[in-house]
Amino acid sequence: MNQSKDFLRTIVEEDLKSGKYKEVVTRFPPEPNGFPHIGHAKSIAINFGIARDYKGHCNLRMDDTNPTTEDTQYVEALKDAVKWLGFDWGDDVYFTSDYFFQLYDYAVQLIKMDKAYVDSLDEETMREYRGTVTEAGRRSKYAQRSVEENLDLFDRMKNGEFKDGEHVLRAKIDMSAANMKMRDPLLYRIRHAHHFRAGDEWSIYPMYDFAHCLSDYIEGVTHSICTLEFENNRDIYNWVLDTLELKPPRPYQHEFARLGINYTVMSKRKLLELVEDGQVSGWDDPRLPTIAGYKRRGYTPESILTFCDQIGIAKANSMVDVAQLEFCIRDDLNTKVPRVMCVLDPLKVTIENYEGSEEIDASYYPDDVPKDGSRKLPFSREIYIERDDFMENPPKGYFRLTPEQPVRLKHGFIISCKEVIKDANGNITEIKAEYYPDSRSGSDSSGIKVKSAIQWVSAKEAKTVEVRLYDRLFSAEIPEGVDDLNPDSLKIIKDALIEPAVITDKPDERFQFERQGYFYADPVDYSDENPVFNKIVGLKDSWSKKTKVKDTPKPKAKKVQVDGEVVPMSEAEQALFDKYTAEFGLNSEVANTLARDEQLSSFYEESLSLLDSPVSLANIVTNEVARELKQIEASELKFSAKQIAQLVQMVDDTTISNKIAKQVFEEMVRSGEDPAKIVEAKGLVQISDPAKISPIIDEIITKNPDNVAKFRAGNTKLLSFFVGQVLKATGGKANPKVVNELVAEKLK
RNA sequence: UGGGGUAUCGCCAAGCGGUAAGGCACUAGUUUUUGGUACUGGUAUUCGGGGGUUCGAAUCCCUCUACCCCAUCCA
Repeated sequence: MNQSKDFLRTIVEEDLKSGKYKEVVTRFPPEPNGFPHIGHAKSIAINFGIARDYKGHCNLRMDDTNPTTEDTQYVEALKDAVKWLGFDWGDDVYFTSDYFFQLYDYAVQLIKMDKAYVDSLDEETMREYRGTVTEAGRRSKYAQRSVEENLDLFDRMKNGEFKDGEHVLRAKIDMSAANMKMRDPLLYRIRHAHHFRAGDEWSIYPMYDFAHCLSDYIEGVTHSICTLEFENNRDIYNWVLDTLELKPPRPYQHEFARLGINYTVMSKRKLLELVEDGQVSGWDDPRLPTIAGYKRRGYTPESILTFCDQIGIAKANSMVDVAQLEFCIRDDLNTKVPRVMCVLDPLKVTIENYEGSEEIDASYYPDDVPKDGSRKLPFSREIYIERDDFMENPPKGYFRLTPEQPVRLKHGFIISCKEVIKDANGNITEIKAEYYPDSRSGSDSSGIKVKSAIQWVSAKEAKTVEVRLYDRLFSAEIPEGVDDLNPDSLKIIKDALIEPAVITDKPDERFQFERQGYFYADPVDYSDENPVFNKIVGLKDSWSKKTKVKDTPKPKAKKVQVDGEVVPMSEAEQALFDKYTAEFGLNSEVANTLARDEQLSSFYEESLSLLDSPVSLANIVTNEVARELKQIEASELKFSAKQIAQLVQMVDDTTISNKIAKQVFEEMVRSGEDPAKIVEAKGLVQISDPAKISPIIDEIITKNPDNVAKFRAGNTKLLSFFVGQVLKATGGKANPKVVNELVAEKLK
């Protein structure tokens, strides 16, 4: 389990601690226009997971504001997915369509505040007016309509008096906003369409940006968690909620990176294409990354949840390796599922020195799985083994049956090959073998050593089953289109042979077919007459890995860094730069930063007029003050140039160290207090007396014998570990230079 | 091109000025009647590049680069 919290949980915890919210409420808000996939599972795991971890609540809400794409079959699929993953949304599923009246009232309110208007531009003109990313847009002339006119028009839009596209309701924000989304976004559009829940009652429908934030607010959501592509929409989210001056508390939006997995596609559009083109058998095709697909294939909800937990939550776009998912399902099934024997590609073996038949008692689980249960394995003269498990001319390191090498029949006897029978084409059709009667599993006294034990079935009793072998849907790591489909993603074996107990006793739905992989009785096509098994995932296979030609490890080319051009300085900036370097002796980097920033340079010069310490002042101004100036204007700063001069003065006369100066500076940023007062109040005066520092170092050294040894063994970077410990012990007050010297001395 | 994001091992991902966590993958070995599992070890002298500040920088400052998102009456 991850010990470290993800950034969302960190935010939630802070908000709870600060009292911003009493209880955390999240929501999972899909649009019911497609089947949920594993990306949704991540979102479900996050939203429901956070609610569970902080004893809050998570709503399931269908974001059904677009009547033309949505359907009730999808809401069922969504509900199934959440339920299957083991989460509980409480009594009701929420629908944005349930809020249509409230939403309408909020829109009216916005119109009354003159913050929204009915626009009647046609679509194309509206796009033109929106401008481009580099050019500001301009506002429609309809933005000047009076409140009364807007109210009347909006009412008539609602009443269905206009055709689709004739008018829209827009927020009145800023047509020249740098954020394109803020250029008077659409709030409502006319759509004479049947809504799967609201029926034909509405002829206007709210847009996502208007409906989503308000739905969150209506439901009392505190943390509205969505994916990265909505970052630009956050401004509207806040604008709507703020403009309406809603009673607090209100929700805030936070974004995380959506899930990508290699060798598959995750977008609804591409998934829909595959389904509609018949490339797959349906939304629940076991090769699809849909929840329904994983469920049908035999994945457990636990494995999906573990996967979501393992991949973490962050803001970097990423592509997770399927191997991670495959590990999760193997790991889960390993401890849960009975082992049985199934032969996929049968090769007949006749044991010539065996007569009659018997039943072998065999445990379903290996010793390292603490579960009980066993079945009877029929054994007789004629058996089948896997064709792969015999080789006439084996490569080096082959552990299975060969003309020279005996092998154990798992749970049974050791056999060796006496004769290889071939057909006219030279294909092996049968093996004549001999068994060793004293090699019975569990009571072997034969003394024969074998290198492996293979699966087998008795010819007479074995049942024929259909096995569907699934492989990755695409052969390209990042698929571009149908050309990248893997032609071998589905292989159907109609006549695999399985031991009878699997069919007659049905000990489970999921099995490990010994040495092959995990399989699942297909929930749709399985019947007693025609048993069908889906391959969930193969076992790790280090033998085939060895035999396969290794992928040539690409020599990793060091990325070539292209250097961009730096904008040249203006004449005035250049003059300033020259003055700083020549007169004040600043290094060019610091002088450069200062000279190019008007606010910084004037702050610097003001402080310089109070204290003649050009270098120290320049350093603190370029590094520390600059950080603050990134957020706010110089006039809003709580501290003054004079106080900075005082601070630098204290560093210069060694009253405090640079480290403490940073600490004091932070306090100045917060309170605007004089540095001298802060130093006094917190007792931050530097300790430089070796006699005072020495005993502290001694203590640290005795406490960390391991690291002392490592240091003496040559791990010199541990010096800074010890320095850090000493500084920590003194609350940062020890003079680091002195500490460094002393520590180095003592550790010698 | 304006704005908003992101960059730490092959793939995810912690880290918030003081010893570069963890998982997957890879790899070597031990155990094994599954070439599985389990266990033990090995895998980043370095955090996109370059500078600067500091006793000390993945973390602070400057700068460059690459990638993602935004100009649907989709969500």
